[in-house]
Amino acid sequence: MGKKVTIRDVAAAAGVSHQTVSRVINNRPDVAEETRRRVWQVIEELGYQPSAIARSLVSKRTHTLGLITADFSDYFFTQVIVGAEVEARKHGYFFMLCSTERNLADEPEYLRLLTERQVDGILFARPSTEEDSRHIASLIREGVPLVTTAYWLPGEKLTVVDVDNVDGGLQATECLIELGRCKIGMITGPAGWKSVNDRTEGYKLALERAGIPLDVSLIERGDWSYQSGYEAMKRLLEKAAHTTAVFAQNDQMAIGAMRALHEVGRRIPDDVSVVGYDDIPAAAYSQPPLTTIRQPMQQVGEVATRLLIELINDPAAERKEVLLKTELIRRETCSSN
Amino acid sequence: MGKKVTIRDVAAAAGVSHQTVSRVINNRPDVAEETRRRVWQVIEELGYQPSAIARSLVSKRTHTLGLITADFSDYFFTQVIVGAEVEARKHGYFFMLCSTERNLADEPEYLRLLTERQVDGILFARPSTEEDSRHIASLIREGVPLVTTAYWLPGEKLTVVDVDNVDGGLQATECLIELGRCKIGMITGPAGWKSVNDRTEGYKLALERAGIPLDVSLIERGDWSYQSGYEAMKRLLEKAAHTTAVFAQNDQMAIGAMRALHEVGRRIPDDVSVVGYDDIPAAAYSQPPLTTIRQPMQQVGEVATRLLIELINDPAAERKEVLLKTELIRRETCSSN
DNA sequence: GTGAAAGCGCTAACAT
DNA sequence: ATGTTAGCGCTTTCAC
Repeated sequence: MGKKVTIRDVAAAAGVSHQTVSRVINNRPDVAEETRRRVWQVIEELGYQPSAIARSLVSKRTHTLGLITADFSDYFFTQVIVGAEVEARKHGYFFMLCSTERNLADEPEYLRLLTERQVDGILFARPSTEEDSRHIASLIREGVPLVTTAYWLPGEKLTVVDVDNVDGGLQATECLIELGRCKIGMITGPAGWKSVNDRTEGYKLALERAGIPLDVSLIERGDWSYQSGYEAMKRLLEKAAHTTAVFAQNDQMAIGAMRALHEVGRRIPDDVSVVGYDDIPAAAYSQPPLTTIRQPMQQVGEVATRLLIELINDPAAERKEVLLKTELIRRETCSSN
Repeated sequence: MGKKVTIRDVAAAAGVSHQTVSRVINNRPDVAEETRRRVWQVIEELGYQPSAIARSLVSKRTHTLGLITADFSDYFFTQVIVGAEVEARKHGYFFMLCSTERNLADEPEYLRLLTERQVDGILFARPSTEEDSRHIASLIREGVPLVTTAYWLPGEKLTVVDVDNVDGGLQATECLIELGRCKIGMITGPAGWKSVNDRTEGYKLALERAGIPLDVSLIERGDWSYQSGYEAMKRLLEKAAHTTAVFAQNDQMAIGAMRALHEVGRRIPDDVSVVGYDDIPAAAYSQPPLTTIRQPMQQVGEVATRLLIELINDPAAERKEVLLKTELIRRETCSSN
C-alpha cells in the first residue's frame, strides 16, 4: 500500500502544525480561509487519508455497527439487510457482517469479538428462537446499543422493529373466507417462532370473526422450506381431503403445497385456494401466480438502523417497539371465477 | 457501556507491568507460569477485553475485509457471501459490508471509505459490468490486496475466482441435444456480462459439436428476472413457434419462460424441454421441476477469501485465476419419457 | 487563528 | 522473566 501519508506529513508540507490540519479536516471554524485552502490543496496533492483507526482510538466511536444474521437464504432477513445498509451509509456507518449460519452456538463468541472491535451498536437481523439468549440479555445490561428485527426477548425492554404478523395472518385468512371457503387449512412455520404464533393468532381471529369453528386437524407444521410445505400438504390431504383452502405461512411452503395439490389432481384455484406470505420474487411466477402477504422488509431494516443510531447518540432514549403493516397481494391462487 | 477496563488496570490489579499483560494476552513465551495464571485470573475478574482498535493502530492490521456487493437478490452472490464469511471467520477476519445496490456510481466513494478504515483487503462479490472501472484498476496499482468473484478486468492481472461458464453452457445445451432436440432456443442474460458471453460460447460449442447449425433467431436476451424470461420466451415463440427446447441462462428466466409456454399450451417436457442455470431453491419446485446447472457458489466465496488472506500475508504472491466446475442437475423439464 | 503538550490503549525494542 | 521507554495517528486541552 505504499507508505501512508500522515497528518504530520501534510502539516510539514503545508507549513502549519498538525493540529491545524486536524482542524481543517474536521471543518472547525477557527482556521483562516487562506490556511484552510492551502491545507486542502496539500491534502489533495499528497493523497492524504485520515486514519479512521487513530480517530476511533481517541474519539471512542468507530462508526461501525455489528450485524447479526442467521441465514442468507431467508428472503425476509436478506431484504432487511438491504434496507439497513442503505440507512447506515446515510449516517456514515458501516456494518460488520456476522452470520451465525453454521451454528448458533458460536454467537456469544462472535458478540465478544464484535464488542472487542468496539462496534458502536449491534443490529440483530435474525429470528428469535427458544435457545438460550442470556448472552443477549447481558449485552443489554452492559448498555450496548441494540436493536432487533423480529426478535423478541420476553422480560427485556429492548427496541424491536417487526411486522404486524397477527394482522398479516388475519388478512391472509380473511381473503380465503371472502372466497366462501370454510375448510381452511394452515401450514405453519416451526415451533418457537414469534412470527408463527402471531400469524396463527391472526388465522384463528379471522375464523372466529367469520363464525367458522377452529379445526386443529387442518393445521400442519412445516420448517419454511419448499419440501416441508409439500409434505405438510400431503398430510393435510390425507387427513382432510375436503380442504378447500390453504394458508401457508411463507411462500416457499405455499409453492411446495401447490406441488402436492397438483400431484393429486386438485386444481388451483378452482378446487383449492392458496395464500402464502412474504411475496418472494418467485411468488408472482408460480403456477398459477400466488396470492400472498407482502411485508415491508427493507423498511424494517431501515427503521431498525435509524433507531439504533438514535440509541447510540442518546443511550437514555426510550426503548420502543415498532410494528409495520403488511399488504395483501391478490393473484390467481385466490381468484374467484 | 461503563468505563472500559484497560491493559493498565489489569496490570495494576495483578501487580505487574502492562507489558507483561500484553505478553500474556498475546501468548508470548517469556512469562512465568505463575504470572500468566494470575494475570488471566485478573482479566476474567475485571472482564477485560483488549481494544482491537488500539491493536490495529500499532500493528497496522485490522483483520477486517471489505465486501463489495451489488445485489442481495442475486442468489449467486448471496451464496458467495455465505461461503466467504465462513472462511473469513476461520482466519479471524470480519467483513465490512458495502453494498452498491442503489447506485454503482457511489462505489469509488465507498472504496475510499473502506481504505480509510484500513481494511486489510477487499473482496468483490459482484459481476463485472462495462461501466467505468478505473477506480478498481487504481486500487490494484496502490497495492491493495484484492480478489474478485466473477469479475474480470481486461488488461489487469488480478486474482479472480469464478465458475467455468463455458463448460456450464456446454453441459446445459448438450443435455438438450441428447434428448434429440435440434431447435434449441436460448435466453441470455444482459449484454456486457462475462458469464453471459461464456455461457453463450458453451451453447455454440455444443451445437457445433453436434453438427447443428447456429440459428441466431433462436437467441433472445433477458435481464435475469422472471419477467424478462417470460417476455423473451413470448418473442421466441412468435419468431420460432417450432422451438422444441430452451436454455435459459438463469433459473428465474427459465421459470418465467415456462410460464409463457404454459400460456400457449405447450407442454413441458413433452413439447419443449427447458434447462436453467443456478439451481436456486425454487428450481426444484417449479411446475414441473427444472433441470439446471448447479454452481458451487459458496465454494467460490470460500476460495476467494482464502486467496485474499494469502495475498494479505504475502503481497508478492502470484495473481491467479481459479475456475470451479458446474454440475448438471437433471429434473423433469428434461425427462425423455 | 495557531501551536505545544498530553494521551487514547496498545505493541515493539531495548533494557535489566 | 519482567519493566521501561517510545511511539502508532489522531483529537483534546490549554497556551499564546
